Order: sequence, then C-alpha cells, then structure tokens
Amino acid sequence: MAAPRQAPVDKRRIILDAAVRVFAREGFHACRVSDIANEAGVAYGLVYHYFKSKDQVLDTLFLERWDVLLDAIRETDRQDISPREKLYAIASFIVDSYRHDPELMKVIIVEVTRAANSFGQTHLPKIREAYELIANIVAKAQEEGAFKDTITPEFAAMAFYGAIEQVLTGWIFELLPQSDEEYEQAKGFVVETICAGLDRAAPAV
Amino acid sequence: MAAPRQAPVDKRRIILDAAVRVFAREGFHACRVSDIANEAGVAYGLVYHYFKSKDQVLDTLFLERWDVLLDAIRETDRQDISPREKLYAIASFIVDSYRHDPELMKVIIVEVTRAANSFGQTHLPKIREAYELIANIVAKAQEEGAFKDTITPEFAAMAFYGAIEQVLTGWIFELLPQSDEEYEQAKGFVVETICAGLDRAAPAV
Amino acid sequence: MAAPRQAPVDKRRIILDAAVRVFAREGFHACRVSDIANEAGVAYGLVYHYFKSKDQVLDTLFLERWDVLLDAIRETDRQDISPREKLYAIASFIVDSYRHDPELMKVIIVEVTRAANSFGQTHLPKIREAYELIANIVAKAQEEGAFKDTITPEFAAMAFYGAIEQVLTGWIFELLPQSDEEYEQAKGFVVETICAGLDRAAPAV
Amino acid sequence: MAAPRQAPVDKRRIILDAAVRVFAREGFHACRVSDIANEAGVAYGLVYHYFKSKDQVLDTLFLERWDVLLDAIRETDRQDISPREKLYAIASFIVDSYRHDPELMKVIIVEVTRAANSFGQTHLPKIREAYELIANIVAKAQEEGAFKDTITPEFAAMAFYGAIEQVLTGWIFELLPQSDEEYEQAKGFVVETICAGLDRAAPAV
DNA sequence: CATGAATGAGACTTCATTCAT
DNA sequence: TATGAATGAAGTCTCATTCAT
Repeated sequence: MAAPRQAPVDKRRIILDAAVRVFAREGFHACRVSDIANEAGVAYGLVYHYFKSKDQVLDTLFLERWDVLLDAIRETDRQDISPREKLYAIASFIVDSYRHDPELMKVIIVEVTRAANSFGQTHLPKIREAYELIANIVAKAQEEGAFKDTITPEFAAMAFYGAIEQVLTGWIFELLPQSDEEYEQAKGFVVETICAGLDRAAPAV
Repeated sequence: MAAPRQAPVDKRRIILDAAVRVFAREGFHACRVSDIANEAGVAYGLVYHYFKSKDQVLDTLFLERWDVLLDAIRETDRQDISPREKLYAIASFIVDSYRHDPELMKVIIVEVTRAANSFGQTHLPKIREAYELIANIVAKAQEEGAFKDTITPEFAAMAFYGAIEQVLTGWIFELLPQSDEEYEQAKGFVVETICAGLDRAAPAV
Repeated sequence: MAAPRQAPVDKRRIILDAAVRVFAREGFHACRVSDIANEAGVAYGLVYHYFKSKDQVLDTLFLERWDVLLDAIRETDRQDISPREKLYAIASFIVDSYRHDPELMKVIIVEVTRAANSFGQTHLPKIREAYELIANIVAKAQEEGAFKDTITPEFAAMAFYGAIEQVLTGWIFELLPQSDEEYEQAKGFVVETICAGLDRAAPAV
Repeated sequence: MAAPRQAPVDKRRIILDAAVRVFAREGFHACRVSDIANEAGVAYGLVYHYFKSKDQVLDTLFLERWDVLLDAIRETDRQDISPREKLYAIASFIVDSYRHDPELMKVIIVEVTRAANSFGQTHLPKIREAYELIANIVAKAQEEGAFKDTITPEFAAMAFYGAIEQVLTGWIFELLPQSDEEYEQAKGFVVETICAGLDRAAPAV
C-alpha cells in the first residue's frame, strides 16, 4: 500500500488564510503586502502571482464568504418553516460564521460591509443582495399575514441586518461579552428584538 | 452708530465646512489636504495653521457633533417621559441631524462610527458613551418593569443603535427611499422595531 | 543704491537642466528620479511638485526645444532666399543646436526622435511637423523649377533629416570626429549631399 | 516505406520567430518574457532553456540578420561594378530585407540600430562595421576619381545609411506611402539623393 | 494670519530570472 | 526537453507635514 502522501500545499490558500490574520490584526490599509507574504511564509512576489493586487486579495476573501452567506439565506428561504424561524436561521448562520472564524468575519465586516467608502462601495450590489433576500422573506410573511405591515420589508431588512452587524461589531471590539452562551442567546435576542420588541406588552417568545 | 462691520470671516469654520463637503464627496482617505484648502478657497498651509493634522480636522468635526448628540441624549433622559418616548426622542434627534446636514452625518457615520479600524478605534470611548446612555435608559425601564428583561440593556442598546445607523447608511447610499415622510416614519419605525417587533402578536403602536 | 540681488532661483529650471545631464549620462530608462533630484540638489518630491511624472520631465525638455526648431524652420522659410540656402539654414540651426548644448540634443535625439517605440511614438505628430515643413520647402522649389522633381518632397525631407540626424548621432557616440571646423563643414556637407550628391558629374558647390 | 515523419519542431526557432512578432508589436521593453512564450505556444521556462536572458533573444535576432547584411555588403564590394551600382545594390538589399520581413527589420532598426542607449551601445562595433564597409566603397571611388572628395568617406557613409534608415523608419511608422513601386523607386531615390542631389544643376540619373 | 514651495518616508507593483519536478 | 510556480530586487509616485517669507 502506498505511503500516505503529504497533502499538496496550496500556496494560494495559504496566502488567503495569512491575509485574513494580517487584515484582522493590522487592518487592510495599515498592513503591507510584505506582511501578508511574511505571515504566509512565501516570497513577496508570489502574492502577485496569485492575485492582481492587494485589493484583489480582500475581494477574494469577501466574495468567497459572502456567496456562502447568500446561498445559506436562499436555502433557508426554501425550507418550509415560519418567517420567524427563517430569520432565526439567518441570524444563526451569521453568528455561527463569527464563532467559526471570527478573524474572517472581522475582516469582512470592518473592511467591506462597514467600509462604505472603499470596498463597501465596490461590493454594494453583492451586499445589497443579502438585504433583498431578507426583505423578500419579510414581504412574503406580510402577504401571508404572519407579519404586520406597518413597516416596509426593505426597512425591516435593514434594521434586522443592522442590529446583527452591530452586535458582531460589539463582539469584535469587545464592547459586548462573549461566550458560547452569549452567542446562542444573541441569535434569539436579535430575532426577538425584531419580531417581538422590548415592550412588555408584547408576549414573551 | 457704528459702521456696518464686515461679517468676520472665520477661516477656521470655512475650512471645517469645506472639509465636510470634501470628506463626504471623496472620502477621508481618498482626498488630499489640498482638496480641502481648494474647496475652502484658502492657502494650503492655512489648514495647518488651524489644525495640527488632517486627522485633527475630522476629529474636530466628529467631536463637535457627537458632543451635541450626547447632550441631547442626556437631556432627553432627564425628562419625565416614558422609556419608549425617550428612545423615540433619540431616534428623532439622529434622523433630524441627518435631515439637517446629510453630508456631515455621512462623514461621521462612514468615516468614524463605522470605521472601526481607524477613527472608530480612536473615538471608541466617546462612541461607547452613546451606547451606554441608551443602555441606561433601557436598564432603568427594565428595573421599573416597563421593559421585559429577557435581553441585556447593552445588547438592546447595540441593536437599537445598529438599526438606526443602518437605516441612515441606507439613505446615505440610496438603498432606501428618502422623503420628509420617510424620515418621519423612520423615527417611529425604528422604535417600533425595537419596542414591539414585527410579530402580529405584538399590539400595534 | 540697492545691493545687487541674488538672481531668484527657479527650481523648476534647475530640475530640467539637471535632468538633461542625467538623461544624457545614464539614459532616460536607466536613471532614477532620485538621480535627477540629487543632480539638481533638491528633494525627491520637488520633481513631482513641478512635473506629473518622470515622463513629463522628458516631454517638457523635448517640446521646449522642438518648438524652437519648428519656429526656426518657419522663420527660415519666410525669408527671401534660395531653397538651397533655406536647407543650409536649417542644417545650420540643427548643427548649432548641438554645438550649443550637445547634452540636450543627445537626449532629444536618442530618447525621443530615435526612440520610435516610446517617446517618439508620443511625439510623432510634433516630429512629423518638422518633416512636413522641410517637405514644403522642397515642394515649392520643385514647383518653381529650382529642384528637379524625380523624387517626392516627402522622401527628400526624410532623406535630408535622416542624413543630418545620423551625423549628429555619429558625433554623439564619437563615430565621427568633432571640431569647430567639422561642424561648419558638416552644414555644407549635408546640403551638398542632398542637393548635389557625390557624383562628379554634379558640379561642385 | 517509412512512416511520414513529423517535421522536427525546432522550438528555439519558434521562440525566435515569436519574439520578432512580439517585439514588433509591443516593443522590446514593453513586452514581457511571458508574452514571447505565449506567442510561441511554449512554457515560460523554455525561453530560458534556449536563451540566457531576454536580452539574448534580441541579440540573437539582431546578429543573425546583421551578419547577413555585412556579408551582402562585402559580396557586393567584391563585384566588378561601379561605385554607384554598389551603393544601389546595398540600398536594394536593405529595402528588400524590409519587404521580405518588415517585422524583423522594424525590430532591428527600432530596438537596436536606433536605440543608441541600450542595444545600439552593445552592438555598436557590429553596426559600425557596416558604416565602415560603405565608407570603404566611397573611399575607393574617390581614389579612383569616380566620386569627388569634397566630403570624407565616413561622413558620406553616415549620410547614406542615415537616409536609408530614415526612409525605412518612415515606412515602419507609416509616414511614407508603401507599395511595390514605392520600394523600387526608393532604392534609386536614395542613391540618387546621395550621388546626384536635388539640384537641377546636377544631371539626372 | 497667510502663502505655497519644499521635504522625504513609505508602499505598491512589475517582471526578469531561477529551480524543483 | 519541458513546465510554470516561486523568488525578490528595484523604482515610481503619493501626499502629509514643515518652513521660510
């Protein structure tokens, strides 16, 4: 039987993973391409062998992950569950993404989705897709009477996403406490916040 | 009677106002100090006569406005109104700030509060004050039994602020429609969203 | 009486003059911008204060001088002298330009007029103007019967200019001997070459 | 009967031919080694298997062709014909070289003989040989009394070669019209220009 | 106060060349 | 022979900041 082979090293992947760590630690603008190369343990030029520019490294990281998110939202919407459960699934996916790879989520949020004047601008159409998918879920729920229609789906989607992102930002910059329990509670909290509100008049979930 | 005075030209103010327009239009990092000087119609070096650095120009703009916001929140909290009315007043103040000077709010949100890796980092304590003032309102409401305590005040404050900021961002980048009516509705919407949620089970405001 | 003033130093001129020396010595592509700054005794960035790029420095040098040449040709053509005298005047102007500032002419010829794939391409219209002005002189002479019309004016102009430029190139790279006498002879030689040729059958000038 | 053999593919030759096309199209400095490899349809590294450097590819192209030119001039000089006929034969050979392979001649002229600061410098001795062979023909003609000796042979050779090269440059960059007739006329034109001149006083050829 | 010329550190990107397979 | 991933030196340009007037 053949000896077990060394897994082939994918330098491109190594560079991307190193870039996540460097971007998370130093910020996209503050770091130098040489920092990425050093972190990856490869020569300076290899970064440019695989990527056209420093920008393209971040673009790649964002698109890789954001497409997974969009797929997850679409898949969730296809399931036969209540609107509230759908929103919960989406919130779960986002929170779990952060739990699984906080550095990557930090980079995506800090350097792209919240960086409206640079990469956020570039990827606005892609980011917008997420808002629209969420808005569609709300719109359908309103049509079916599951949600009241005092607010527009677009507005609800923005508020929902804004609330989650701000919580993640709170974790990222340690303004909010973090623990497995906190993460789990947060999923319910965000949906609770959006779907039931703080008012005592609203029945508990 | 005194001769009519030439309105005293406050070059410092002229530079700050020009900076708002330039930062809003081109972004803080993308613009050059000379762009500010040109927009203000003053010499290059004068910017450095009044400000220690390019950073300090943005710092000044942010602090000027953010202190007004913090004062407004504190003043609101002092009034003898319900927690929901307090949150409505805060949402109102933020939305009206945007209506009154959208460029300034764009700069503050895009370049500071959402720019967690640069100015957001620097001004985190100041930004945090706003979160804490809001959290205090929620905490008091929970103690008094006006709000249920299924979620922490800190979390509620983050979700509340995140929802508003995301809506402003939606306006700034024209992802959401804008009109006087939209602005007025938004104030209620955000509070509604946080205080009552989307669930039909929750009574309408 | 006022003390004699120090002539105001025109740093832009100093940079241009330094660039001529550096380009002549090291070649446009081989030299670095810092070489120009060092030669001029100014800071690196000042080159970019006055010129948009390294290219623009050479563009400026070329255009400054080439416009003088074009004016000289036009002025010559306006005079009431024979075609042969006009060509002699043009050859004289070019040769004297080299005598007066051999480094500048080296740069213009080597880096622009003979660099067909880089700056020559860019300035082709300007260079072409010279060919056309010369061709016009020949054309008029042919119409008046002063020159025979066995060859086209365009061709004659190219051959005339090519002969002179090659001779300058010979001097620049020391393939041909140089002296005041050589320079003076050359003026007649080129015109002789073009107007009468080597053939003994042609009467001496 | 033997199976038909695959024509032996000489990869080295394929690379050289591809290099001609790439150098002609993009210029030696503007193109990358990978462009040559792509044009040739071979792997990047193979260029370096056959040639020590990018420079050496151009060196090879130049030397291959220039040696043919030098041989042609020597062979011409050996023949028992008049000096004017010798110059005509040389002009013919150069013009026909251009007709036969305009891209190769473009590369040789633009990137070597007119690129005095780079390859022209390197190959100056080789280029000079051509000037000297031509000068020798003139010198002999002057000794024999066929040519007048008002100008030095070296100067005549430079003017002669300069005139031809400028005409080729005119064709290469489409400043002069091209056709089979033009090419044929040009051969006579150049010799005419050098040997008889434009002056009506000079008898027609 | 006001001007704008002068400074110079810093970072991205290119690409010829090498080398392991 | 043939491949193409890997290397890393080198140079242009930007622009915040300083300073002499």
